[in-house]
Amino acid sequence: MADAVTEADAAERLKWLAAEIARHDKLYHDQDAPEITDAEYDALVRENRELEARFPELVRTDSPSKRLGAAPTSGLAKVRHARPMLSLENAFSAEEVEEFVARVKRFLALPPDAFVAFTAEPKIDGLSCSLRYERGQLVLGATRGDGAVGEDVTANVRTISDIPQRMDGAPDVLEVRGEVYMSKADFEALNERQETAGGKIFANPRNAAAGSLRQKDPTITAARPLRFLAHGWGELSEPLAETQYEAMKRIESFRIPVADLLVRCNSAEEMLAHYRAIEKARADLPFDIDGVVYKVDRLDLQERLGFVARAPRWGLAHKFPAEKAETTLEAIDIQVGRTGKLTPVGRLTPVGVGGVIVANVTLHNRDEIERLGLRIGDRVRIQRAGDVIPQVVENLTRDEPRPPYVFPDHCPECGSEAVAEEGEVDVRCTGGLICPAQRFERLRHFVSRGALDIEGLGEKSIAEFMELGWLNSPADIFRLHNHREELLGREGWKEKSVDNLLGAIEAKRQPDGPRFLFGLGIRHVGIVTARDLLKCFGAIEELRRAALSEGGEAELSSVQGVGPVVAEALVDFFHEPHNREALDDLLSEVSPQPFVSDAKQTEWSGKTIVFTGSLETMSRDEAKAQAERLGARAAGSVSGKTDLVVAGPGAGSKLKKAEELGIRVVNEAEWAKIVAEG
DNA sequence: GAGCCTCGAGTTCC
DNA sequence: CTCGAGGCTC
Repeated sequence: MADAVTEADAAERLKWLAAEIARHDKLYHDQDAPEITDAEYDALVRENRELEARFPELVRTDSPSKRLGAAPTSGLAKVRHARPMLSLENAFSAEEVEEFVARVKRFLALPPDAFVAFTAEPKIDGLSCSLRYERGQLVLGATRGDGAVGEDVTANVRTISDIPQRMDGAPDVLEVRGEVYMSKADFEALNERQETAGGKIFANPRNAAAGSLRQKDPTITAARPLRFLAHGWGELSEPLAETQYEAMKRIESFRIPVADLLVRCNSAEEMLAHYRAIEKARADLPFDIDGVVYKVDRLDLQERLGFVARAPRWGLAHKFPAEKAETTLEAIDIQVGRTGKLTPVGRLTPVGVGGVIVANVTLHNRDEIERLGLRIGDRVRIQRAGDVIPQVVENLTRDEPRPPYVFPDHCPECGSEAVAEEGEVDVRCTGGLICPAQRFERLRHFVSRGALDIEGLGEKSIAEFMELGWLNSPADIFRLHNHREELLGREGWKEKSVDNLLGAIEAKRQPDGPRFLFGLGIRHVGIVTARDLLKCFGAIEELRRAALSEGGEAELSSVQGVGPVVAEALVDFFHEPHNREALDDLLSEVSPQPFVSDAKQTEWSGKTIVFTGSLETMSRDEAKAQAERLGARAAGSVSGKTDLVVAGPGAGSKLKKAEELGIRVVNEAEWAKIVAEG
């Protein structure tokens, strides 16, 4: 490439990277004392990979990429997306589409008859992929993963002929996002080839595409007929256009395929008409699609609309009705979760639905079984909700006189009484930690990915160690090294796997505070609430002090998102003697990190803003979203805690109160200026 | 008190 | 992904 980096520079840098990455590997794995964050480490690995991609002749024999690729358990390398890869909200009916259009207009403070254009295009059933081009060169291909972190499939996407290695006239940084898929015809042909070769037969084109893209060996991917279709973009060094439609045409001009059926619509009616047209064409399309995607066309409006949680307000996926199938309910089993909840699971005569064979289906709870009038032996109609989780839609044999299914009133695992609390649907085992299933599930939760994330301590190992009496409470995990010799004598545990496991455990002696709190498994405290609690209290000890103090519930309830129910659950947890002992025991083994906020602090972080009177250029929701983007919070009423009041025409009592309290008051124009500066 | 929205908990198949 | 429940707003 014709830029400043010479080959000599690159060779020098690669040498340094190899040594540096090796040093950090050692610090992390052997000495458990990383000097840099995971993100910084990832950046080194990525720089190494990008340099190697540009100077393939300089790849070193001791290259970190070779070692990383060769690591037996690691699979594909992880990459953090520069911009998160979000999903879209789903709709299943014309009403929901109309509501979406109305909601967009409401948010933008436009009248219902206002003119807002949308794009509409088929939603390909493949797997999302992000392609990063820097100065026209393809430097990274990544799968969606969980939206924030995906897998590096650069070497594999380079083998896809739809994807250019280089392009002219593109922005310096361009991340194209789209779907990697396999056409129906190519899928059939591939399966025929696989069959004659005695290889794996794929259930559907989607799985075939996923299996082909996530290969460690790119030569296998190269032999698979993968295709690509762009539907959007991630990071950009400059805007592509002023509208979605033109931006997609621009991407097409870089020789990246874009859907033929991408159109601009001027109303909900036109969107629905296009949906019906695509639905009609569906069977004749060369690839599988599962719906139609709508996006607000004007990009300035997209920006104003922003995001809710994990989906943009400006987009919608209008899904085709789920495929359904009929089968027989052979049995109902009861599973016991970590909270003691008894969940009935239906065992089915295996049946194909939407390209996979379904044999199990969750029945949720006692009420659901009653609502459907389910009995063992019934014929049922099932579907895969959102094309993923199977569910029973209908019972086809309601009239036969067989005895109804009786939901157990005792825990099938420990025999304790199982009851539903007043006003609750769920039936729970009252055995607590007496119940082996609950003990097991709580340990599983403690080490799970969202909590401590101890790799290699899976379901099977936990069960094995519990059986041996080595593992009863979370603290015991950190004492497993005392059983090292005995473990080495057991089947399936060789030196290497034992060291990997004990190493993974040792690496979590200083766990992230919120993950640790989440891992304790307190009712109603998930990862978000755990983070909010520690943001307020800093350390677990402080939280415990608050929960045990006089009027603790009130102090806890002051935390955002914590009300009486969550506060009571916390107070109960810390009052229960067994929990206190288990926590002290655990804290003697590990030191959770105090909370550090990852959000950058700004002038408005944590401030409270009240909007009053009418707003003319935006809706209240938009104003609220703007406040949140600044790191502030929009509240409904003025109090001593209010930091700013934005008053429009017609403001009354709130404005008066703000003036009495001496709170800063601005008008809408001044607010817009604050937002622009932030 | 109703009607959002967010969060927690449970789950399937590959 | 879905469901119910909890919290917050109007």
